[in-house]
Amino acid sequence: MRIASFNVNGVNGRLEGLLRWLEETKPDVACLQELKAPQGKFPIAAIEAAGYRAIWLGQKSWNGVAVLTRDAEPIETARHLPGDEADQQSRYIECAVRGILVVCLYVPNGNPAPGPKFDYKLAWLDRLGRRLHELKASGAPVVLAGDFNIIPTEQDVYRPERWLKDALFRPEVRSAFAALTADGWVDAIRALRPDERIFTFWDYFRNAWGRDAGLRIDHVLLSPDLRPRLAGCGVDRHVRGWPHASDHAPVWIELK
DNA sequence: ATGCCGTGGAAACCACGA
Repeated sequence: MRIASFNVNGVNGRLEGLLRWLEETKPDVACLQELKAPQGKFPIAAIEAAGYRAIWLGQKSWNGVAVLTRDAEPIETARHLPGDEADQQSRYIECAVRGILVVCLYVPNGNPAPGPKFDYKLAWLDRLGRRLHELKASGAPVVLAGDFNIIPTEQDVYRPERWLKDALFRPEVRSAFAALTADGWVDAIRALRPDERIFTFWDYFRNAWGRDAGLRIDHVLLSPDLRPRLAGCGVDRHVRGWPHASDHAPVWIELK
């Protein structure tokens, strides 16, 4: 069972590439972020024609998350991260698929730091931590996939010294990620590839893709009970090289 | 050191991204 995460950077603007990737890699579950489309403009007809069912949470212009499933129905369990009724941003959706609780998330960017956007990011991560405690207590097997906007370690960025003050690499944010793994959540990519330099994002400018000046900010985390089932993982790097590509590449895991 | 590119939405520029 393949579960993938892909920040599409505009689901309608880049639909062609999304469909090409789905057809090519056929993930059983695909978590999408940055739909940049309101609820009524999600391209559900094209997604269904490609063989997928979907739940999604849209938003005009920004954010937006979706879970696509193949040969299975997604049973929605939550839309919106609990803990702040005033938070209107579409960054979180959750569903049960084939006995696994799938969480699709798009963590706030947080720049500039310090500032209100960084405060929102830290508060959001705090809320996520609390939600994950609940999910852990429920005993359900959980896969958490998305754009975390967190560079976990120096190994995950082409030049760490350039990113020290950035909201993706600030100590508070790295600590939040480390707290998750310390709590038992498994960084699936690192579990299987501890020493490799792996990126999932390359900026559009400064020829970042050509120079392989990337970041690892898209992650798949597993509840500890799923660790024995983790049979493979990867980043579909070539997708970043397609014409009119998103600035992120898809990341995926395989569960046996 | 830097939105240099790219999106969506509104309005021929803006906010936002990482």
